Amino acid sequence: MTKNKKVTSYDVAREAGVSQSAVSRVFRPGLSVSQKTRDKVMNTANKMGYRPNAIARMLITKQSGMVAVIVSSRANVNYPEVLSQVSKQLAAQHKRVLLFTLDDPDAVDELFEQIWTFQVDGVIALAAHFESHRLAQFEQHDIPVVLYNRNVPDAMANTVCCNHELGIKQLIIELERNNPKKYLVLSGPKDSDVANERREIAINLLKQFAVEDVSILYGDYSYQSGRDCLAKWLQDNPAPDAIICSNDTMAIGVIDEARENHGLHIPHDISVVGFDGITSSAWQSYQITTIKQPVEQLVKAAVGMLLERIENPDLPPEARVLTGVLIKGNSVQRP
Amino acid sequence: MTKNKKVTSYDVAREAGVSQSAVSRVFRPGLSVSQKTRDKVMNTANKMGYRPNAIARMLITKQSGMVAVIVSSRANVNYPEVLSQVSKQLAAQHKRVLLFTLDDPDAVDELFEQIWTFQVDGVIALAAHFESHRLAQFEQHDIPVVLYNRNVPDAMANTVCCNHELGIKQLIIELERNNPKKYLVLSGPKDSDVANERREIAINLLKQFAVEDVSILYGDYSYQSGRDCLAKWLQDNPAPDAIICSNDTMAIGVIDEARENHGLHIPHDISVVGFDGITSSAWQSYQITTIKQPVEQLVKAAVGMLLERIENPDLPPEARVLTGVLIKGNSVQRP
DNA sequence: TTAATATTTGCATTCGAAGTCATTATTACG
DNA sequence: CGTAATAATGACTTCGAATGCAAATATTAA
Repeated sequence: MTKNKKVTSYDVAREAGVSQSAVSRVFRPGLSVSQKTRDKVMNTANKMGYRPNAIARMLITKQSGMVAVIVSSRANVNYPEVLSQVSKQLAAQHKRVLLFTLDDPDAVDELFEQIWTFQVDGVIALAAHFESHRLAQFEQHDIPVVLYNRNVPDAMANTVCCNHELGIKQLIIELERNNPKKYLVLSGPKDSDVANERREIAINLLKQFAVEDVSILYGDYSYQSGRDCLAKWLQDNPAPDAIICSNDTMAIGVIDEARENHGLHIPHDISVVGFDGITSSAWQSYQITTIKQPVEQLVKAAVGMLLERIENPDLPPEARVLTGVLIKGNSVQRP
Repeated sequence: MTKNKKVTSYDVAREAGVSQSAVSRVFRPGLSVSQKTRDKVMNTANKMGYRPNAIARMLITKQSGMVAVIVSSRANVNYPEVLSQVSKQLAAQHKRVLLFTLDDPDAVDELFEQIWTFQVDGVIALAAHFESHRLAQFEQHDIPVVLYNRNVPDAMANTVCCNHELGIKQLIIELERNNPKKYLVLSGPKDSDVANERREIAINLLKQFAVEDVSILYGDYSYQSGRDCLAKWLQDNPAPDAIICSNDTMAIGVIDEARENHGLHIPHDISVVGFDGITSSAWQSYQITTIKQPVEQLVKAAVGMLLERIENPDLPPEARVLTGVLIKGNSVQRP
């Protein structure tokens, strides 16, 4: 009964007594069709349940209307928000998201194969690290790329990023109001560009502020690593006065560990700052002083740049840096 | 220079001195090609940077190799994990995720249009509510659907779901050990199927346990709504002995509100349970007693069912119910 | 009314890979 | 060594919509 599988433009054309071209034109915006044919076609199309086949359209127009979004699962905690924003904003531009998750570094080759075969119109990479020859590949294939939350100085790709330098400076200023002596910098993993950037910025700024006692620890951005790093540190060392964490999640771990296993009070004994402004950073028990990333604007910038480049592939690479917002929580001691 | 845009199978064929069919066969697994030709083709293909065009392949094979994943942004907090699992597991089966976010209920029509046009092989709906005529549409279009975390009795679609009944029963048993008198059930929003199910189950079970004093409140699954609901309740009512929250996020809100603004101690003054087992439910400050959803297995079931149905569209609808794991935290008072 | 112009329309071709079928090369075996 | 069976190959068609071009029709100008 409902064996009404695929209705093609030819079927509609026959039924409506027009040519296939006519049907095609009706479903393409801005093409010259008389009102009469348009109505006729639209009616029969609706009656027959016809929808243009996007695949066939992609083939002939060489525009897939799809944007590959690459996410590494170790991504930032606010990635669901980012992803949902990306999807929404691309949808508004009639683009759809083809999602790729990248966990295993060995799968990168495979991933890229996929991307070429799918002829995506562009790529947005969230928190994924690519070697520069990868970026060159995109260029060769004429696929515009935007790196989200990345700030690679020599990148030939477009990048969108929150102003880490400024943000961390604001955090340090907050911390310095209380003149801490011993600093701990809890960095993210060494293979994360963002983590490295945040760490180096923190170290440099602390130098500028003439802080002498700075130690570096390496976590993996997770809650547990925040706890573990602090625990290990406190085994052999006195408690620091201030801890700069490369993200909020580790900051939360640090706070829990300090309170639970070492009887330390935040912010009285230790001041802690994070970065990102994730939802839970504002929860009563933590109230972290942090920099909130302007996610919506970042995504808007990323999507905007990508579309511009799809329109005009010869545009030069561009880096947009947006300013985060300092959230004054309750994890830094007031003087 | 690098005007090496599109290399087609014809180009490779010409260069390698074989027919286009030969090239095609080499790139299709399991087809009869001599080793000699295979090598010849592979070499020139690599040399020329040829990758089969997935779009053209989709058109002729009528298999897009894409699965539409529909996510409503008000989804569960563990949705990033779910999404990443879905993507990973589908990738293992050579399927890719075409992501659709659904926020605006008015956009449903538009969304469905898109899905038909893209000829996806199947659909996974995460936490999105569809009226039953929508499900019928999928059936008409012969597109297999799996509803994740849904348990619609009359559904013609396939569903995967955690065993709410059993989970909530375990939670209530935990609570009952201490014989609480006054219960509060903090439900999710009324337009969420899962929320409604969890609430009704809780209410029924409490009846079975002969609990008499049960009040119902409605939040929206968010932290803030947890806080607000409790705050409002405590304005006019004494503190309950136990609170059953429909998800962990609200449980966290409840706990923060109880502690911060009402001087109540958890679990001493109030026992609180949640549901989902999100990461932060295990954080030191909360340690919620909850049911951890077996996300990986749920996704595995969902993906498995979908693929089965893609293979064999005539399979009858099926509902798989998996058992969650009781996490005994520290938010329920021990006797 | 007719010529000149503008708008619609249909024909035929295209996108790039896959599959059908007939043909040819290879192997097996009596 | 000849024949049957099998494997490998290429010519040609197909998927479904878009589009250049020319023909047909409609509109306007004179």
